[in-house]
Amino acid sequence: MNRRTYHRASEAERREDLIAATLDCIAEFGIQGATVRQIAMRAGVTGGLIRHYFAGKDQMLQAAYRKVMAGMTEAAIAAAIEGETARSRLRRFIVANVTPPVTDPRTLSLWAAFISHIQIDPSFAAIHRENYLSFLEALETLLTAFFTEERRVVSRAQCRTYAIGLNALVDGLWLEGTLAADTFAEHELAENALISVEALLRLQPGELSAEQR
Amino acid sequence: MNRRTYHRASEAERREDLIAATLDCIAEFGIQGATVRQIAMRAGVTGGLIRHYFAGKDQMLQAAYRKVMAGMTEAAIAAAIEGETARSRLRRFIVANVTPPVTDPRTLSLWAAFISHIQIDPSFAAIHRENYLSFLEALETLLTAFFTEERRVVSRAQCRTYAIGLNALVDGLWLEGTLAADTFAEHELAENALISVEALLRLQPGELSAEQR
DNA sequence: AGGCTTATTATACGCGTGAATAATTCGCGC
DNA sequence: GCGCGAATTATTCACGCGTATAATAAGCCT
Repeated sequence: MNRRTYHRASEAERREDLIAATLDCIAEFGIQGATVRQIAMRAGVTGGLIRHYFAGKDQMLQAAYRKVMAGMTEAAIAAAIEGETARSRLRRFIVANVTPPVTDPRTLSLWAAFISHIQIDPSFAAIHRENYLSFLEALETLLTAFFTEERRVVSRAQCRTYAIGLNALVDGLWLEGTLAADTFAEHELAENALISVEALLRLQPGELSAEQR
Repeated sequence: MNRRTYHRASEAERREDLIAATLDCIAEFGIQGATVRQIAMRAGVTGGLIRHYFAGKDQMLQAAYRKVMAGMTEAAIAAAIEGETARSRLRRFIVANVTPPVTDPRTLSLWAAFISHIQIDPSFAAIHRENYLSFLEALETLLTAFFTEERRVVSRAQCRTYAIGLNALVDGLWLEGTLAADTFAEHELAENALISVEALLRLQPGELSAEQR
C-alpha cells in the first residue's frame, strides 16, 4: 500500500495553515462542521497531525479565536495611524471599523461563533476580555488625544462615558452593517457612523464627517 | 421489560417544552452540545419524540431562534407601552433594551449561536431579517411619535438615519453591557444609554435622562 | 367499560466524531 | 550519502450523532 507523499513544514506555517483551515470550516459549516477531519482535509494534511501541534481541538479553536480578534483590531489601528492629526486618526479608526475588511459576513460568523462559547468555556471568556479591554483602551487613547488637540477639557469620567458610548455605537454599526449589508449603500454606513459620533461627542455637524480624507 | 410510564401532553405545551429544553442545552453546552438526546433528556422525554413534533432537528432549532428573538423584542415593547407620553415610551424602550431581562448572558449566548448560523443556513437569515426589520420599525415609530410630540420637524431620511444610529447604539450597549456585565454598575448602562441617545438626537442634556420614571 | 387513535417509548442502523497509537517517510547534521 | 530524530500518515477505538421503524400505553369517545 502506498503512503501519501508529504512536505515537512516549519512549525509556524503549519500552525498558521491549521488555524486558517479551522476558520474556513467554521465560516462555511458552522462550529458543528469544524471537525478534526474537515479541518485537516482543508489544510491538506491528515487528522492526526492536529494533535501534533495542539493539545486538542479546543486549544486550536482558542488559537483561531485569537487570530480573528487580532485581525479586526489590527486592521482598525493600522488605518488610524495613517492619520496626521488626532482628529483624522479618530475619524479613520471609526470608519475602518464599519468598512471592509472589518465588516465582512465571514468575520461576523466567526466572531459570533466564538462569542456564543464565552459563557461555556472560561478560556474563551479570557480571550474576549483581553481584546475588549484593548479595544476600549485604543478608543480612549484616540479620544483623549482628540480632546487635547481641540483644547477641550473633558473629565476622566466623562471620557470613559464617551468611550463606552462610542464603543457601543461602533460595535452596533459594525453588526448592523454586516448583517444587513445589502440594506446599506456603499458609504452610507461610514457617513452615518461619523455623523453619530459627532453627535455623541456634541461636536458641530460636519466637524468629523465633512473632513477631507 | 417495563416500559416507562408517561403523560400525554397537548401539542402546544410539548412543543414549548422541547423548545425550552433546546435553549437550555444551547446555553449550557453550546450548539455542539444541543443534541437530540440531550434535549430530549432535559425535556423529560425520549429522543424519538422530537421527530413527532418537528420534521427534524433543524426545524426545532429555527423555532427556538424565533422564540429567543420574540422574547427580546416583546420585553422591550411591553416596557415601552407603559409610558404615558411619547418621550416616556421612547425612554422606556431604550432602558428596557439595556436592562435585565434583556441583558442576560444566557440570552446573549443563544443570540450569538444563532447569528453565527445566519450565513450558513438561509432559513436563519430569514428569521433574522424579519426580526431586525420589526425592531427597526418599532424604533422608528417611537421616534416619529416623539418628534411629533416635541413639535420638531424631522425629514423622513433624517428619521431613518436616526433610527439606524439608535439601533446600533442600543445593540452595541446591549452587547457591551451583557458581555462585560461585571464592569458596569447597576444603572450605569441605562444612564449612559439615555445620555448617548440624547446626544444622538441632538437633545438638551437631561431631556431624557433626568426624567422621572 | 372497552375499543381506537395516536402520542410516546424503545431499539436498531449507519455514519462521523475526537483521541490514541503504530508505522512510515522526510530532511537535517555529520 | 547516510543515519537518526521528528514530522506526518495510517489505522484503530469507543462512543455519540440524527434518523427510521416497530412496539406499546394513554386517554378520549361512545
